[in-house]
Amino acid sequence: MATIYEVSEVAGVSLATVSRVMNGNAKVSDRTRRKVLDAMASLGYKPNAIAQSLASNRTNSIGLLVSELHGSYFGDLMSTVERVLKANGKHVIITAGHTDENTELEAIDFLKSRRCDALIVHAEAVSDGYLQDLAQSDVPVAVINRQVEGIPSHCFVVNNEQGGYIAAKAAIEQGHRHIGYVSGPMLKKDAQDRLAGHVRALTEQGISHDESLVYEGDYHESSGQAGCLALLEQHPQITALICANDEMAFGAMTAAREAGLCVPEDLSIVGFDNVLFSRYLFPKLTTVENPISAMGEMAANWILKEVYDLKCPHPIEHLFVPTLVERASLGRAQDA
Amino acid sequence: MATIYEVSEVAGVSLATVSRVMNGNAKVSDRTRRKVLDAMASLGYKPNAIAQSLASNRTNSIGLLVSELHGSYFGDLMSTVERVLKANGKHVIITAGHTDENTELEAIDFLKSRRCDALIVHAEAVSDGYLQDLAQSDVPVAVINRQVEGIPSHCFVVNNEQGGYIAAKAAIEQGHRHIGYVSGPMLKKDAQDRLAGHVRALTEQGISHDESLVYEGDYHESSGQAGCLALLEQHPQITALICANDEMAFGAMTAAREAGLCVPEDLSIVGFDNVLFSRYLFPKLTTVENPISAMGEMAANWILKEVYDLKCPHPIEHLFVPTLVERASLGRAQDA
DNA sequence: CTGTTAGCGCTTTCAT
DNA sequence: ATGAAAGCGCTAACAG
Repeated sequence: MATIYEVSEVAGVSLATVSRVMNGNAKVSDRTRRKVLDAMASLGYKPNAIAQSLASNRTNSIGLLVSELHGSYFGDLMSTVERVLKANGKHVIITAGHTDENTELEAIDFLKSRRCDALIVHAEAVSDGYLQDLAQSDVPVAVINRQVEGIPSHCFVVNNEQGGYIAAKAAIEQGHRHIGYVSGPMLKKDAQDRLAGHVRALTEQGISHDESLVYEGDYHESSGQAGCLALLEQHPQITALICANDEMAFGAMTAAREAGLCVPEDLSIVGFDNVLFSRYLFPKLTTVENPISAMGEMAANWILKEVYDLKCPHPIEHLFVPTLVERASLGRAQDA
Repeated sequence: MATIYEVSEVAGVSLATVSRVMNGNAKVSDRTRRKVLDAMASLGYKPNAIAQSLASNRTNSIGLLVSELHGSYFGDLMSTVERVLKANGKHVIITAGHTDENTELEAIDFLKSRRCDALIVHAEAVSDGYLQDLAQSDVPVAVINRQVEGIPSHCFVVNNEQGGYIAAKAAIEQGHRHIGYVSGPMLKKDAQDRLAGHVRALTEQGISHDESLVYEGDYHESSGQAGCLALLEQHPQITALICANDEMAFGAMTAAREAGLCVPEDLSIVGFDNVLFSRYLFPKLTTVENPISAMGEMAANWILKEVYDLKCPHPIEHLFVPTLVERASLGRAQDA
């Protein structure tokens, strides 16, 4: 690997000059530039990004923390963030937190140790206090999908409560009165919010909320399956089942079918997130659009603006609204 | 950010000693170690990984190139590689090549500029020659899902030809004689191989291969949809449709259903890859298991062994065999 | 077991 | 417009 030193030698100029043509900020005469460029080409020179970072204290890379590296939801987030940032010459370093406090802390430490210029974190297990401190520290941080008190300008969130509300509202408007709910793990804030919105919709429509109609799942397909079965057994009169995410809705749909029920004739099912696959299910899943890509894009733009002073096409928004995606899995209640 | 220098001052020892307790290789007295550890804690010291890398010429990070950051296939690969490597204290830096030659080249350059200790690449667009040179260069490279001539010890591949063969064989054994095929983009080697295996199975069973029964798709759902429709229109007698990946099978299934056909009664459908979602379809998809996780794990182990001299649980394998996953979308031919 | 001393490859004042 | 020189924070011989 050729170094800048060899380039300067071959080109017959100083180190500083080579550095200048690389960075293109200071003035260099055309003739000198040519000599340097030729030397670089002949040596096959590639700058050492590590050394550049150490000297300049800038890495041109942004750390991204997600919970998992697989799954549609995080896939969308990673893809979008990478696209926006790469379009502006920045790089993304991705790490996984696995929804475990220690793993998340270690992942963020890793990102900081690599001296990322900024961080985009989808952290579920660390405390609010930790995120507040992080936001106050020297490295700029964007928080995705979590409203942390005191640092609203760092947070990019969807209104989960409203999402839960519109899903329930849609079911009620189709005449459903006996509605089961498979929630996410209740220690997660978004799971709490979605359920809260669900309950609000029921209450507003004069349907009393029965806690036994709620099954606590874990956002994975298997718990949708289990929840569907459990709820159906305890409350055979249920005509609609709302799941706190699409994955669980997939599981529920499979379970319902295996139990001999037709969707949506015998049982309507509604999801949440609108991941890509929800439209390939049969019947196509009615769900709530969770604008994760939009949030990721906004967070990336915010960083481009805050950290690199790049112009930003649109104003920065922090609050995103969920919308209903009407497809085929929610039908009119039979007994209505 | 405290530096090693401040730590050495507070602890009253030299730089070297601090470095020693950090790396834990050389002998340090317990008393000295305590002093250093205390100093680090009181200063909240975190080593600068950039500086460590520059000085040691080792980054403890492995570059991973995938085509896309979303999708089940790459999600599985990224997840597995990260898990194995993290368990051994290494980090993964992920980049996307988008199946575009320039983007792939840039991504690999980025990884090299970050001085990754090794690379795992799922490159689709760069030339064999480039990969051969890369494998010969100073940075160790594992190539996933691509058999490159001359560097077999770097490649981790599944036998795609055999995969195509067993899918067709399974359909034939169910009595199907009129079999449509939606291929991947034929400029990709794996797409060619899968089709070759398909044709071999037909030929072996005495079914003459009709080129008009093959529709060239692009591995995306929409082309599965289009291919299914086109093939059905031209060859209404088709009783089975084999798709070169699960995504296209999803699209085909949707198209078939919208055309009023029952799967598998009217039309059997077989996929390839066995991505997670294939079991949530209705009917559950019969497909060919593509052991991408196993390949990723093996590549990671190979690097652990080659680059870091870590012990490896199992012997390194380079060739993986596809297997049939029998579910519900392939049924007996009606006319058989 | 501990300290000294060169760098690693590059950026960035400060001169000229 | 160009060069000289001082680091960036850490590791790794080499001494002792």
